[in-house]
Amino acid sequence: MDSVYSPQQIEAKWYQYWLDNKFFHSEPDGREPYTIVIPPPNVTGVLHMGHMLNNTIQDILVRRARMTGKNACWVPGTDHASIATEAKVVGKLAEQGIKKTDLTREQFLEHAWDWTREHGGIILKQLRRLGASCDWDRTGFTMDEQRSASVIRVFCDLYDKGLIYRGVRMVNWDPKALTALSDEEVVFQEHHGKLYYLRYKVEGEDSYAIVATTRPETIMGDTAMCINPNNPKTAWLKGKRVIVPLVGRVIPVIEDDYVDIEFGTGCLKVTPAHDVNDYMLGEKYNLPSIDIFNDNGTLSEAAGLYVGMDRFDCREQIVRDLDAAGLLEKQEDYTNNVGFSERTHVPIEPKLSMQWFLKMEHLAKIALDPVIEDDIRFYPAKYKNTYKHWLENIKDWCISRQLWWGHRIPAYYLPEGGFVVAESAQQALEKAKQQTGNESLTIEDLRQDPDCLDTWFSSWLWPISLFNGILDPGNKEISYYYPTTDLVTGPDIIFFWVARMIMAGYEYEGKMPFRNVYFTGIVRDKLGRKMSKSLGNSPDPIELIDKYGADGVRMGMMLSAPAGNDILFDDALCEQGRNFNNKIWNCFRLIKGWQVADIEQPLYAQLATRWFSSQLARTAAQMEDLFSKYRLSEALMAVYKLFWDEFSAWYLEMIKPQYGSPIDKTTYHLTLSYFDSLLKLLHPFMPFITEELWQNIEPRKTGDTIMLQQLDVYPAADNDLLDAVENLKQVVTAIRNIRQQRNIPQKQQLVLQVVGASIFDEAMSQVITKLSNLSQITVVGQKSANSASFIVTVTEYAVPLDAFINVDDELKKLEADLQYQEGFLATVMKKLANERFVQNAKPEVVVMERKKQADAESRIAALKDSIAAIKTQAK
RNA sequence: GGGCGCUUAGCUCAGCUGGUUUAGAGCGUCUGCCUUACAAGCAGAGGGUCUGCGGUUCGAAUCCGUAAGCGCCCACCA
Repeated sequence: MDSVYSPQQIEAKWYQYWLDNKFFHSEPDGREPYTIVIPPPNVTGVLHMGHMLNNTIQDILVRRARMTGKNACWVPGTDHASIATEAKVVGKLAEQGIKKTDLTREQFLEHAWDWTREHGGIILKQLRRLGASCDWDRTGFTMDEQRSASVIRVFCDLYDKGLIYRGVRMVNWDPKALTALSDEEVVFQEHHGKLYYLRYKVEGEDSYAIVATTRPETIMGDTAMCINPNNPKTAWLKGKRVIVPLVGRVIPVIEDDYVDIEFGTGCLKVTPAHDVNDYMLGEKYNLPSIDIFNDNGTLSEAAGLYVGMDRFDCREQIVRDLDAAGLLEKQEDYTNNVGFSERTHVPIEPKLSMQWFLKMEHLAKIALDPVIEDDIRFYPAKYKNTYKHWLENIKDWCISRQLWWGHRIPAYYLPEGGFVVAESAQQALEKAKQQTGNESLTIEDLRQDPDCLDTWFSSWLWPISLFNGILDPGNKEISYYYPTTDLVTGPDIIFFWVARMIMAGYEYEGKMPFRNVYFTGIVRDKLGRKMSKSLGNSPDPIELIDKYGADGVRMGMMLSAPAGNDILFDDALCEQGRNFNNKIWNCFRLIKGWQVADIEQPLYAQLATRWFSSQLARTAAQMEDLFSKYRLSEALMAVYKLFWDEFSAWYLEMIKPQYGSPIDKTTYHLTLSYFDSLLKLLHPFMPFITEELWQNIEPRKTGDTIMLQQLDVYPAADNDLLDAVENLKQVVTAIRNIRQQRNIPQKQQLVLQVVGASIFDEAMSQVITKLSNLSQITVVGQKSANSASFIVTVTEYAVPLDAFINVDDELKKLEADLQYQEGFLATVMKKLANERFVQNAKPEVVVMERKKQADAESRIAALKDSIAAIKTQAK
């Protein structure tokens, strides 16, 4: 075995082995199920660091669940990502000089499917490099047959329940993707623009009303001016009419206290077609609505002016023209929030249009309580607030998208007007005949709605549709795997996805979709910046795996990822992970390199094995507790320290045979069993190296795997023993420290004197002797002159030094120690001198303080003795 | 403009219902070691008074108030 662990071939080998043996596959059985559905990544996406974190966490949970006797099932899959994918396909076609409008729907979809087949599933392949133990046989896709049929059925069902309606509403329009968006798909960003002050001439007068606006290009859509009836400054405009600059249209001045008296000039231009608030004013006062924009954001015929010009070019031009016409009073810098499309990053245009909506009142109601009452638990819990606030202020969900890539809305329009909603054209025809009484209708007479459904309208069914719970309710799989156990996702999609899955879960299964939600943080670079392509600070996960090994990268991700906290990613973390792999590897080399003899187990090894078994029990219990709280990074740290500090640095040094000597059989086998236990505890975090070494501990049968081993059950830890060894370790450390400070070579054997009585039995003495390279330990009444002394708990120890002693240094150390102890005693005495403390504090607290006092006093006495002794010698 | 969260060693973070020796961990730093498992290592050490202020209490990093800084979410001020 090489002294450096090289993960490359080993990882590929075992992943294939796991696949070949179908270890990831799950079928319902008598065991308790443990289920996770993957947050489906974009089907044509590639793996980024966020996925790495998210999927590492899921794999850790799934592997741990398998090892605790559960029937673990992790279902992978991908999302069709309607807007994103369609945009990519449109872009690719554009490169070939093809416009979407040149193609029929069918032709376009063919291109889209080609694209999906070409790039689809790359990300799932990449997940295998990470070690993800997904049940690949169950891989789903939001647009595969089963999932599509589920979506359509749910649409029809909700329509029949009266929860889906169609209507003209003000929606968020994306002029680049040419579709409506839901409120959640709009991100507000600060925008540094200008506030323009425009002059509206008062009809029949030679005076002007000034309006402040950020969007002068919308004046062609103005159909009123609004003032606050209580504003004295604008009272002179009451009942008058004004003329829209350039346009020349005469519009009324209306009054509404919606207008903020303090803002701008107190006059508001009202453009009902292009502003949500203006729309409401328009409704209230029956104003005409002039839609001056085409779908792509250019000026429409209805604008009358600047027809065909882009909205932002138009803004610049109209400002120039207004200025030239003397109708621009002034302009000033202004910062406001502008809504952008989450996907295409262009400013959203509020637009009146006919869309499909899902009523939220009922669904929000059934989704709120389970989270508030902790039936579904959020980790961290702070997201409960966010969730509550959203549900309590929710608006209807715009579910239609003017796109082709997605699930087509199953609404069919009739020749004579009206429509029917049905799962298939055939069923639609039946309904249409019934509804119209016209038996001669044919399928060709029906025209299906051209729009698609929002991508999230399929994702929200994911935990149900993956087990076919919509099409085949109550089937064996949905009954077994649902509700799923844990959901691991980012807080950024708490509304898009998490909340809506909860709605669908209660609506269609009558039960929660998952019991726990683990919200991960955002992966940032070490300077705290978000990872982005433009900054170039986002490492390629696959390159990282090549460099550090999947186990190393997984550990790097987990070392600093408490639930919900952003992680500041640094290659150095992967390096730490890789180093740990190497440490494990070399421990194994050491143990397997020993010669084993059928000899009696030495006393020191008896102690060491008893002690380590307790140590193992204690850490395993800690880890169980940490896992139950989803504190995975702390669980990892616990086993990291157990392995590195307790097992490698202490235990192995304790039992290590002399060079050239064999180890006794008992200790050897116990050590291998501890190593085996450690590998199991480590396996969920580092699946590859643990499998490799587990397979080499002893000959294994074909089909054996650490993956399916159960965690060991340990007898309760012996706390007295653990404490005693902690004492022992302190003594060893103190002796090593004496060596270090005085430059005493390792090979030089020392004598340890225990002043008074020793608390160490023979076994412990052997261990101390071994670890500190002593020639002997003696119990003395009075320590030797010229010795370095130290105190552990209340026992004083001394190491005679002779030539190595430096009286001044020794004195300095003792005096510093004395000063500390006296300071400490003072704080204790202060408490004890306070009568109210002695009266009010719990008795055990007072007892403890008295113990502190006694201990400190005895240490102070010993220190004073030592100082006095040194001083007399020095004379 | 609301709401929430955070501020503990150089960095990243623990510290649950206030009292287990004048606060812990990992990494980094410093010192000494190429000691036949591992220099991707071994051994040892140093380093914070817990953002400021005020309060409650016998006792506060831990509870309350307040100020400042940072972050997140929500919101139609043109």
